[in-house]
Amino acid sequence: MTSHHAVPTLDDVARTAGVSPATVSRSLNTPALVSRETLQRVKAAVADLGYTPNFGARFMAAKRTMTIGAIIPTMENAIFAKGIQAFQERLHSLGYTLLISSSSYDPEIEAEQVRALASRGADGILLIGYWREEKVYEFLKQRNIPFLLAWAFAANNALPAIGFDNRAAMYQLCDKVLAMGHRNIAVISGTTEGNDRAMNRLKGITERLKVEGFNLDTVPIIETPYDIDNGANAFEELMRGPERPSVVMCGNDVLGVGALQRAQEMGLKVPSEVSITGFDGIELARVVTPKLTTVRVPHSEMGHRAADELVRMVESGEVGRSQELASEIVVEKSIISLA
Amino acid sequence: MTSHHAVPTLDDVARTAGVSPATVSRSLNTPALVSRETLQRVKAAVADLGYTPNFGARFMAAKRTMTIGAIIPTMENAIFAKGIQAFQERLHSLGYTLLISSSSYDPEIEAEQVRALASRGADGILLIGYWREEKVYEFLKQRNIPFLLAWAFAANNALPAIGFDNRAAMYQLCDKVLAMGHRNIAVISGTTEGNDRAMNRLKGITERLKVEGFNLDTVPIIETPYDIDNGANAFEELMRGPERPSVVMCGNDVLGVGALQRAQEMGLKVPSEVSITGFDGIELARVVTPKLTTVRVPHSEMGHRAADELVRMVESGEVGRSQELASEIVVEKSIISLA
DNA sequence: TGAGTCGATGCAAGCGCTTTCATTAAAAAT
DNA sequence: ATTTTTAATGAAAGCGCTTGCATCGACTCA
Repeated sequence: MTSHHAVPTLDDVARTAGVSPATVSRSLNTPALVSRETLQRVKAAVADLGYTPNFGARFMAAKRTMTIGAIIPTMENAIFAKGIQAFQERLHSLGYTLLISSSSYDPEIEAEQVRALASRGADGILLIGYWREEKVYEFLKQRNIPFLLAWAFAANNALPAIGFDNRAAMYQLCDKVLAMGHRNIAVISGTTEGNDRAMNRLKGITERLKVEGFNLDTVPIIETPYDIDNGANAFEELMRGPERPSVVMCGNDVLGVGALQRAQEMGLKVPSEVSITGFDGIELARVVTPKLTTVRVPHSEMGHRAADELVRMVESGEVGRSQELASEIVVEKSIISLA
Repeated sequence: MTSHHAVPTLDDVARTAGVSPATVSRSLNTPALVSRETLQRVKAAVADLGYTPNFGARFMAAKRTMTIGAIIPTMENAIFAKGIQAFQERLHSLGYTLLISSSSYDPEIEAEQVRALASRGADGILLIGYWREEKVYEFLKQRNIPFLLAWAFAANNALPAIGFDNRAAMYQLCDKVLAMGHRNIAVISGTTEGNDRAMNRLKGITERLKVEGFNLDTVPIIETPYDIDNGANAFEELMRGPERPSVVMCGNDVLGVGALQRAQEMGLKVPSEVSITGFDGIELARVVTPKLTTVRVPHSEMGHRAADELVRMVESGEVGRSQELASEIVVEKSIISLA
């Protein structure tokens, strides 16, 4: 039915340019080895036919695809958006194409996506955080595919990672909260199972509280997936509990904004009646009223550095070097000092 | 240096299972054609070796990759997040892998990404909106790659699209604004160049105003890229203008939230001193105070339907069928009735 | 002027898979 | 008991590319 113009191949280009396929390949990949004049003719033929290389074939023959893969837990909220956008832009300027897929926070799906990207010849892969089944790491190593972790950094872990110390950052925020006189603290954490970032953030709080002499059993902690409505519901549950907290510390800004919203719906003044904190420093935290006290993470910086490092790994074959980025506590009107 | 376990191939599987490569291929792709017993042995060998098919090779031999590509203008704000997430989930349940890339609203980059996805064997491609250079459509058609447009729908355009009528939706919103007694209207539009959605939204407003007898030359309109800060700046500029508007209609929620924020910074009460409207109905619009009056778009529904339709096109080879989805005007506290 | 270089190109093997066609053994039909 | 059908498998070609090796003029150098 459809007029099926066959897809032009490298051989077609060779034929119309009057050279051998090898020369066409060289014109495309190592133009320095081809004479000026020949190059012209090949280019003309390429443009003429609308030729695009077949990456399947290229991958088979050369093992390189100029493609980097990234797997992020979700696209649904903006947590990763800014960083990934920066990652993509840098990659593009380095001549690589970024292919993204999302795992919906499901380790099985993530493992599947890793295989999918490997099967499709990704030269390198970006993953979020440390935790995943060992088999995934084994697979990557066996396949010799360079990978880099982001959005986390742990000094005691040898895997190459570019990110920040979630535990330490939250520890500091908690420090701040305590310094402001809060002693009645409740926590809304992201789901910690299979999520080392969420776990370390929670740990940052509990460790700090333990140092302060808190009995952790009495600290209300609710775990729930990152989602505005979940944050709202958890907040309400906490506020209906036996002892009303003076501050609710949330595992990220999405939960924090949810809490804030429900507070307003419940007629609770923030921060005079209850303080709320978040984590990540995404736009969401800036546009609500009052603005959310949070930990600002250098998303763009992280994306750029991750791109640079991953490409370096791919091109040099060297092992990845970890980099720790600083995060910054941003105190806004969503918290009040009781001191 | 690295112990370079060679990547297992289909031939390796065949050897350890004691069958021919052809049989392994059939076991993987058309298991019905293989005997029960053989299937077992092949499966065991696959698991044993940790075999993953090489999609490059598969693509060359079979022309199918079970991969769908999507190119979105940006990941940086959440406009496309929900829809794409839904698209991805549906695709996954249909057995396809989604590869996403983003064009930063640059037609050149988008064209490049289309080629990149085609080169990598995408079975089908999802694009946002109608407008792009003709050569892109020609390329897609020449290559015989099914494509579907989303986030827009125009009855008079034959290209397969699943989305909503941006012009009509904004026309209605404007209708509502007029019905509430506003006559001093200013507009903050997204960049219309190369963006038919932005253009049609703007057109929805101007057409409605023209019907009302407005002199369009006197209506203040600022065009700016979708970004909170741009929305804020544009708002300030409008409010400092000769005639202060009673309502500022924004091209999307991101701009609207920026406007809202700057209003608060300027000490202007919303809505009593100035009303603000958005478009899209993303979370951002719900979490600000007051909530943003906006046009709610069925993001998830759109993602699901787009996935279903694109897969149908890929598998049946049939031409795509367009679907128009309804959008809904959501009136919130960011607008006041002057009537 | 003949040997040695060098730049530009072509030849051909091979990357890992699918699929047509042929083959064989077993089951069904006569 | 013989022929026909059917089910299961294998052999081998070919998908579009890269790259090591060979070739071949045209130079350079003595």
